[in-house]
Amino acid sequence: MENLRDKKHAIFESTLDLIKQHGFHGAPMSLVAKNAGVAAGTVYHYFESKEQLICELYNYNRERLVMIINSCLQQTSSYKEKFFKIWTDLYKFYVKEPNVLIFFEQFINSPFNVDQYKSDAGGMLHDFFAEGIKKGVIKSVKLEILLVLFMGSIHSTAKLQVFAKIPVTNSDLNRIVEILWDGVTATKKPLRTRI
Amino acid sequence: MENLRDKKHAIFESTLDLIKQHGFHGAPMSLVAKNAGVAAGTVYHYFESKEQLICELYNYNRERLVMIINSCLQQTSSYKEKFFKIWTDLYKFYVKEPNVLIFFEQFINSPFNVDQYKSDAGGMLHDFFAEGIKKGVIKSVKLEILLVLFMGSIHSTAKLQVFAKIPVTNSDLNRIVEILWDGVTATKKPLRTRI
Amino acid sequence: MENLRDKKHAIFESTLDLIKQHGFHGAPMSLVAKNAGVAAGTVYHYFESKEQLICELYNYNRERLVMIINSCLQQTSSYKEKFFKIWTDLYKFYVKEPNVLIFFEQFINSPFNVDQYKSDAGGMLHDFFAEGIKKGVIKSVKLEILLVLFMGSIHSTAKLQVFAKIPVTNSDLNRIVEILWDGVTATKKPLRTRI
Amino acid sequence: MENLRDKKHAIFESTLDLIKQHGFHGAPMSLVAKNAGVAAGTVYHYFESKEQLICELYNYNRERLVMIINSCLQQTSSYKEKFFKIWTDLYKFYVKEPNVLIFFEQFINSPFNVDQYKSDAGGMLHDFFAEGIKKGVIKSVKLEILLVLFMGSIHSTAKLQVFAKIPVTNSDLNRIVEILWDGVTATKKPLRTRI
DNA sequence: GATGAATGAGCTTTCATTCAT
DNA sequence: AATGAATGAAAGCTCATTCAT
Repeated sequence: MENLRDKKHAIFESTLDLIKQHGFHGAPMSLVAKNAGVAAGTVYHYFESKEQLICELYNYNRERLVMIINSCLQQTSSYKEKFFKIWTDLYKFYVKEPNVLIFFEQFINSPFNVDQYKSDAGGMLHDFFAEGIKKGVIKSVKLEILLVLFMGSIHSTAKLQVFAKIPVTNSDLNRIVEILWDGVTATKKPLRTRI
Repeated sequence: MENLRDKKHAIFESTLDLIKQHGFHGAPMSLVAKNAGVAAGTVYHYFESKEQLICELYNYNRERLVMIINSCLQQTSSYKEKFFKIWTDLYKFYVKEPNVLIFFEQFINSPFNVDQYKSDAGGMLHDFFAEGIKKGVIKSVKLEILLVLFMGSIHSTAKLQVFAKIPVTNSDLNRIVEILWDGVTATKKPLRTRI
Repeated sequence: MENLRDKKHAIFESTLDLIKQHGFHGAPMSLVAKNAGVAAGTVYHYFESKEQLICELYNYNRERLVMIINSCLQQTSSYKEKFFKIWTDLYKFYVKEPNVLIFFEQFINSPFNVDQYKSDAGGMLHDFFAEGIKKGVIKSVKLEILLVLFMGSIHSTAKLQVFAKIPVTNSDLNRIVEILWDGVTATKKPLRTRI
Repeated sequence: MENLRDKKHAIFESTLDLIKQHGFHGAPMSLVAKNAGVAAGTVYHYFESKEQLICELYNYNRERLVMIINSCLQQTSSYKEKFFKIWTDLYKFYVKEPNVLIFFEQFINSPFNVDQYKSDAGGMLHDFFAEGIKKGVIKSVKLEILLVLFMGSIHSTAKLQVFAKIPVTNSDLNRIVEILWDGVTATKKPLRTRI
């Protein structure tokens, strides 16, 4: 049992690793296997096909995101604090595990992704934003739009940090989330003269 | 000369088409050629390799973005109006040519993309935001961050419209750009009580 | 001991079943095992290799044919009656157990069949025909030829019934054996005018 | 054009050869290609898949049989003479090209054979036997039965000659066809006493 | 320039067999 | 005796690229 988890996990890690290093094309099953320390055939004990391996890998990591969001939502803090914490924790996750970030980016735009655009992390963020709108904290915008702006900004920023090697400091992060927060909340700002 | 342009263009269109329909994997050179109405070998008269074809295709379309931005910048209008127009025009371009949108998404996370993360449309947006910050209109944030937030939101929204088939109305669009604008500009909002 | 027979038998039946359903290619050892309700490794306790399994299965079923023929030969009836009974009983056996029919057909033309063309059911039919010739009942033809004509017509007819779903009635059967009988016996027929 | 026929033909011959030597299992596409003097990929220019290669090969050779039968039928000779000539010419064909004989045997009992039991050579033999029955020359038996008996005896005899290395002389052949002819024609023989 | 048949390395997947438990 | 996870050679097939015409 322990072993099974281990092997599956090793295959998951191997796949993420190869995709990170050489892109989707650079992860042939033979390499996935070798990298995981198993034989080619062994992968097919755990996954019916490459497609299933990729899809399970996606679901597994989506689950990890869900858990992060869940843990944020269960804290006793203000709506705004939750908003900031979710954004920041997801960002930190991606930066800590760039493999996952790259994999997600690749997966979403791939023939493996059948459900084009269920890319949000479960329905929880959906509910979170719906609550915000009901409370009058968040602008009344289509939930899907809020979702993609929120997630998109996390991905974008993490990619900046991870790939472009542009260091994103904590204060940068705060600024970014503030931009987002200000954007989705600010409704009545003092009029400004024409710029 | 005319012929050359025609054939090259046909190959470009064929490639975009196939990538849109079947993803990056679904665009083998043989199909690209057939779809373009030329022989397989002919493609190699115009492009040294598949990699070069893809890269030229990317640069060609990046140029189209640059021209859109350029045309916006040359108008005599306020900074804010330019901000809105650039966002909206780029958005419209992607919605009108979803092939290009998909191709960009695929390209950025592909082994073809050597310059990981020069995804901005030339340096013009860079300058545009620098100008905004200098003027005091835009929050003082790293330019790269502003860029990815700006471009990311366009991509995200266009994908929503094109793939998820969630209709994005003009009023939705305005809201989204307002969110962005409010986010990157708002500096002194009336204090709000704890939410 | 009982157990051993049971397991072996289960494996035999499983193999026949799979070959019937999906042809020789559709009977991998893993499926043979699963279908027989045992583990993959277990099959290798009873049979050294797939080749041996197949060969033993062949011999086992050849033995069943031999028993049928034997039982026919031991009856006290005329030569002709025996001829008809052997043909009919073998035919009935194949129709009742199409698995075996298909298996035989596949086996004979397979790399497993080392002794290309010992396809007769033991030497008994050989002797039966030799006796018929000595008695002057059967035309003097090479024994091997009589054998393949006899067995071939049984196979052909059974395949017709089982696969082609062309119903073969009892009267059809009689006609067929009569054709064979008339063929191998008739020596002096009334002259017929040119047809 | 010439070339195309040549390559296709070479692949056909290579396939027949390998199947003859090592059975259906011993004809992997890689060997088929090498044996035909072409690259692995080349085979797939001429045939969409292994299945199609096999099926085309079958149809090609079935056509050869049809031509042999046709040429026999067009001769001005008695029904009986045609009956004998068809049998003998088909037999000679198989003996001359044992590759084809083996291939047919393998094909008929294989997952490639979708039309289980259209194994007769076109409808011509069908018509030939129907004519015989109408004329009153042939016993009134289901046409399918006549067909399988006729073709089956040819296959059986050819296999005997080719594989079992039992020499079948011309006089043997005559005897065999006579057996068949006597069987399917003889209707009123002088009663014989109990044997 | 243009063609498309030919190439062959490399891909995903299968399966007879082994062996630690 | 029995298990079934693990193996890895080999299968069918794809595709970027070349080259004689």
